[in-house]
Amino acid sequence: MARGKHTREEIRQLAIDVAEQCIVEHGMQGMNARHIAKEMGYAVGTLYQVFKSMDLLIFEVNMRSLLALEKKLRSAAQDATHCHAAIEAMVMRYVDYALQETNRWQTLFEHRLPEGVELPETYQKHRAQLFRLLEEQLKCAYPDKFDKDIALEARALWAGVHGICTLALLNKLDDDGLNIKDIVQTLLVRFNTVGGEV
Amino acid sequence: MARGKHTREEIRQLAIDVAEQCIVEHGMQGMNARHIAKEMGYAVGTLYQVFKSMDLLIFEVNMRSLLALEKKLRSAAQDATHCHAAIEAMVMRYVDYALQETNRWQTLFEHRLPEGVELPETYQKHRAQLFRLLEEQLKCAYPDKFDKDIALEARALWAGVHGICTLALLNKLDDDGLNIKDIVQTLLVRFNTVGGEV
DNA sequence: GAAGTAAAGTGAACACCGTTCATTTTGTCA
DNA sequence: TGACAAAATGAACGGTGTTCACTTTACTTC
Repeated sequence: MARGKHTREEIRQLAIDVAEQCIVEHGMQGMNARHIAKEMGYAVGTLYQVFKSMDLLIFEVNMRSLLALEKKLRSAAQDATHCHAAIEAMVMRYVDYALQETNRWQTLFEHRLPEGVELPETYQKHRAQLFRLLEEQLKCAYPDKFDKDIALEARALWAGVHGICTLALLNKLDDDGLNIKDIVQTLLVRFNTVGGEV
Repeated sequence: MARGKHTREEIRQLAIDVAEQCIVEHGMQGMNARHIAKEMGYAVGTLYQVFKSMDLLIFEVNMRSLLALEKKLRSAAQDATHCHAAIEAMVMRYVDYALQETNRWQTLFEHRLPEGVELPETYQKHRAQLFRLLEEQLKCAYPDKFDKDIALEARALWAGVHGICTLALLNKLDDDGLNIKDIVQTLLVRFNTVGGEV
């Protein structure tokens, strides 16, 4: 071992911290190796000894975002008194996340690792977990449905909400005078998950 | 006037042709000024006399994609015998477009003009037209609904389908063994637009 | 024809990007 | 102290988009 100011792991975390801040403030584009290195107080070379590429650094930020999102949704579900309310709460919490932490959310869904680089298993596990959270509540709401149908419903609803957020944030909804949350509510009504009766 | 091989407008169209081909074959990333210029048989400088920036060139390709998509959806609606069928046909045509012309479709929705550059009015008009096509059919399917509710329904359904396509193409649906079209059908069922009865 | 002119076309050059790697600095231990 | 290897460096490379002083060309006028 040599040099001592920070351990390898500390430098790694420092890099993720700085990258995260860049992304939150200026989006994925507003982040570059030289700027991050300078902000860390190290040279670019050091950054590259800890991350093979900038893509992998962005990925680590996305990992944090994913875990934070999962936590939010889980707590939304737990606070609800019954499954329909849980579904609505999770959906709304998701919309809030997209609207409030826009840059973080957009990076989470727009960034792609270069071809050939596979996502770590843990990442995929946590992403699948988001669907599972919804599936649990749907299973409770519709106990008679087959698992496969529950899976389909979960994906249709989740992707639907996601699509509304995507288009809304890109101003591609042509929604003069329409409230995003009203559009989401419209979708929720279609899934019979709004209005109260258990 | 001077020089004659091509008029300014011909060069413009030539550039869009080449850019379109690049995008179709390799996606938005697989396109760059030098390559396009070489393929056109001109120098980069000439390209920049016709397009202020590469972003505006991509935009022109997107304009073409948008018009093509609009045409497809319009014909899908016209071929249908009643409004529920029209809605289903349009949605499925949209999914086909996303799945078959993936690079074109992704560029259409992922590309953003730099801040400060506004979308031309004609573009916005055609994009709004996509929603209007769906609204027409929804209006026919649900004649008692208010216009505002129709607008909400159109956006919820459209964005929903869009979200499914987005996540499916990015492999972010965690859909082991699930068919994308089945997920879309699930969404359609929720909107009561599948199954036949008028 | 020749000279003049302005449009059309050029491509080297600039600034910035991710990435690499020969080189230097530094802490540790014999 | 000297030797060694890990840690850290930053100039350099190849790739972007973009610019603009310059050259080439076609047309007009004499």
